[in-house]
Amino acid sequence: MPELPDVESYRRYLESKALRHSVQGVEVESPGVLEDINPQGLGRLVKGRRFDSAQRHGKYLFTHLDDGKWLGMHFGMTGRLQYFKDEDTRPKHTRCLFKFDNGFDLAYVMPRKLGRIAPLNSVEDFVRERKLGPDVLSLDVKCFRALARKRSGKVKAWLMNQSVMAGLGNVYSDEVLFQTGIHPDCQVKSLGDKRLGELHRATMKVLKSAIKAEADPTRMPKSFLLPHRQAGERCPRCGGEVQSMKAAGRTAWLCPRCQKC
DNA sequence: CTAGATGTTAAGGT
DNA sequence: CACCTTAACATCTA
Repeated sequence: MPELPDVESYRRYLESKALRHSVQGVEVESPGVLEDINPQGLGRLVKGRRFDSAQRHGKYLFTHLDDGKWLGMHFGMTGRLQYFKDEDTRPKHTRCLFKFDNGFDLAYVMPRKLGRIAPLNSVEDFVRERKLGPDVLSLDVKCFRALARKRSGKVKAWLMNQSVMAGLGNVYSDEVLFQTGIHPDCQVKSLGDKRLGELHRATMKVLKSAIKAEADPTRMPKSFLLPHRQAGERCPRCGGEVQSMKAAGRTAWLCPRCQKC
């Protein structure tokens, strides 16, 4: 589920596994995932180079190459990274593979081909060009309220809009709304400073807990709605049945008893 | 077999 | 202009 907590987990995974070793080669199994570069170009970009750090902005991961360039990765709906040694354990749906000089490989794995890998020279420029808002974790309550006053519309769509703030998707926007008892269709305009403060606080808390759990639903706090986003499941707060609805083109899950406008 | 799934973008409607 | 919904992308699973 590559929203902010998932991508932050991938960033830490990459930092712990794949830094310091130089890249010997690249295999591109699905050229369609490459943007602004072809397989040959990607080879030229990374061969002989090392990844020496990794940054995240919203749902994007950026790895820094030791000659100053960057590789940006987005994970679509199903992407992840896997570091492995034995060729027999090469993951299914590996779309791109980085081969290191220590014999290990880093696979960019993505069943549905909705993510992209792109070269870039500057993270700041990339964020500006893609019109990404500030990373959600960087927002203090003042900024959060200021963003809310700039737009109208429904709160779930607002939270998921990457050009407002970057990082929340369908799952975690549901979670922060559940934690604050706010209905997804609630108008942003109708939220006062107090509600916005609560929403900001819950957002930080949810994201930090999820990162701590390495975005694994089975390790989330018991109070989370996240593992109960399916028909027949019960609200962890009131025990009532959870409900789904369409919001911003996605399926939102909520507890109709706990969440009101 | 069919419908829907964590994302993004474009296109069309109101 | 601002907002809303839908479709498309490819593949797996309920």
